[in-house]
Amino acid sequence: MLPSPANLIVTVDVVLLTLQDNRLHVALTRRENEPFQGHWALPGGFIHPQEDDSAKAAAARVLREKTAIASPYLEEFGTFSGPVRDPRGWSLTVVHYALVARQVLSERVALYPVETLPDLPFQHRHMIESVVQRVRSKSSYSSLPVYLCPEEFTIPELHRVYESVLGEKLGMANFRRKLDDLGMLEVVQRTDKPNGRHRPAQLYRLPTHLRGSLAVRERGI
Amino acid sequence: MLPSPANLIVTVDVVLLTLQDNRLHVALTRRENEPFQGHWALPGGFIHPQEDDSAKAAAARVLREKTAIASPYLEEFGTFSGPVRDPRGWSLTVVHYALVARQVLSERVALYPVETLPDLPFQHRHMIESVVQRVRSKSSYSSLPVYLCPEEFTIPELHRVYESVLGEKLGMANFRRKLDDLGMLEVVQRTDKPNGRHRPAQLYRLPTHLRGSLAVRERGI
DNA sequence: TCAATAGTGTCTATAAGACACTATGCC
DNA sequence: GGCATAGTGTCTTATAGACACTATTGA
Repeated sequence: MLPSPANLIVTVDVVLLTLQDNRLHVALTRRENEPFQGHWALPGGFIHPQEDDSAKAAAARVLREKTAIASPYLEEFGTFSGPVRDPRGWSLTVVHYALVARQVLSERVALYPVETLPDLPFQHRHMIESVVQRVRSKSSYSSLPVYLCPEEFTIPELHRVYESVLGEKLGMANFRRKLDDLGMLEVVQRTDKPNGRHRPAQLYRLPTHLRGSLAVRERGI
Repeated sequence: MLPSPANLIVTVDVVLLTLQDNRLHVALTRRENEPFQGHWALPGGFIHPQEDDSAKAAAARVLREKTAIASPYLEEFGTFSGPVRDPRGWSLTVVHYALVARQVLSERVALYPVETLPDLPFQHRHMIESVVQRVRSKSSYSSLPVYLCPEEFTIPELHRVYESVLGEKLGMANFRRKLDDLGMLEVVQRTDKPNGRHRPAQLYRLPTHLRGSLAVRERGI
C-alpha cells in the first residue's frame, strides 16, 4: 500500500462562537488567498506537520493566527469531506468549535449572528449550523455555556447565557440546584465595588479541575 | 497557500462492534501490508478520492472490503492524528464505528472482547476504548443498541442487549414504557413457529424512518 | 393444569417546575 | 423605608423504579 495521494487537501476549520446582545454569533475572517479570496469564511488552514502535534493543535494555531484568540474551550466537531466542496479537488477538513466571552476583536474578524449568515464557501454555512445545533444540545445537559462567560461571573449572568443559548426560559430556583449538582461553581470574593443600586450578586469562577472541560448532568439543565 | 504536503497520511478506520455471549466484541483483521504486516488491527485503509464520496463512504468501502459486512449503522467517531502514531510519518485517521448483529464472519476476521484486547498498533486500542465509551453513553439515552439485534427482534431480546451494553439491570416495565416513548418499534407478524414451550414474544422491527438513524430520549433509558 | 416466559398495573420515591417568599445592598 | 435584584422554601406534578400481578403458549 502506498502513501495517500498528494492531491488530497487536508485542512482544519474553527467555528468560534460568542454571545452578543444575547444571541450567538460566529467569527468570520476575510480569505487572504484563492480560492474565494476576499470572501468571508471560517478561520481555517492547512495542517502543518512540522508545527502541529495534532489536528486540534492545528486548529488552535489557526485560530490564534487568524483571530488572535486563545479559547479556553476548543473541541473537535467532526470532518467534512468529498470531491466537490473545494474547487481544487478532493478535500477533508476537521471542523472544531470554540466558545469565548465577548471581547475586543481584530479588524480582520467580523461577528455574524448565526441565524443570518452571508454566503459562505466550502459548506461553511452547513458546518456552522451543525455546530450550533451541537452546542445547543450539549448546553442542555452540561456546563458548556460557562465558556461564553468571562472568567468571573455571577449566577444571574450565567442564567441569561443559558437562556440565550437554549432559547427558552429557565426557572431560577431549579437552575441553581442544577448548577450545585454540576459542581461547576467556585466562590470568588469581590474586590471591586458592584455598580447597581441593589443587592450585588455573588461572583463565581470555574474550579480548576473543570477548566477546559465539561461537567455533565444525566437529567439535563 | 499551497496544497497540503504530500507526506501527510490520511486514512479511515472502523471499529465494528457486535455482541457475543452478551459481551461487546470488536472485529479485528490481520494487516496485509507493512507496517505491522501480519498483526491484528482495526479494518482501515487510505481514502480513495476516485472512488469515495466522503470519509464515511471510504469507511463503508474499507469495511466491506476487509470484512464483507455492510452495517446498517455507521457513524463517524472522530479523528486521531499526530507525528508519532504511524511510523511512516504525520498521520490523520478518521475513526468510524459500526454495530451489527452477530453473524458469520470471514476467516480473516476475529472477534475480541473489548475488555481483553491484544496489542494493537496505531493507537487502535485507545480508539476502541473511546468508541466503546461513546457507544455505552449513547445507548443510555437512545435506540442505538437495536443495531446489535437482527432485523426482527423481540423486546426481551432487546432488553438483554441493552443490559449487556450498559452493564446494568433494567426493570422490564420501565424499559417497555421507554421503548414506546422512543417510537422505535413496529409490530411484525410471526410467520415461523416459535420454539420454546411457553408464551412467544411479539416480534418487532425498526420502522422505516429510523433505519440507519437513532431515536433519542431526553431522560435516558 | 403446569411450567415458563411475556407483558401490565400500581404504589412509592425522587426530581422537576412553579411561584411566592425572604435577603441584601444602595439610595 | 423603598426599590431593585439576589437568593430560598415549599407545594404540586411528572417521571422513574420496584414489584406483584395477569396473560399466553406448548406440553
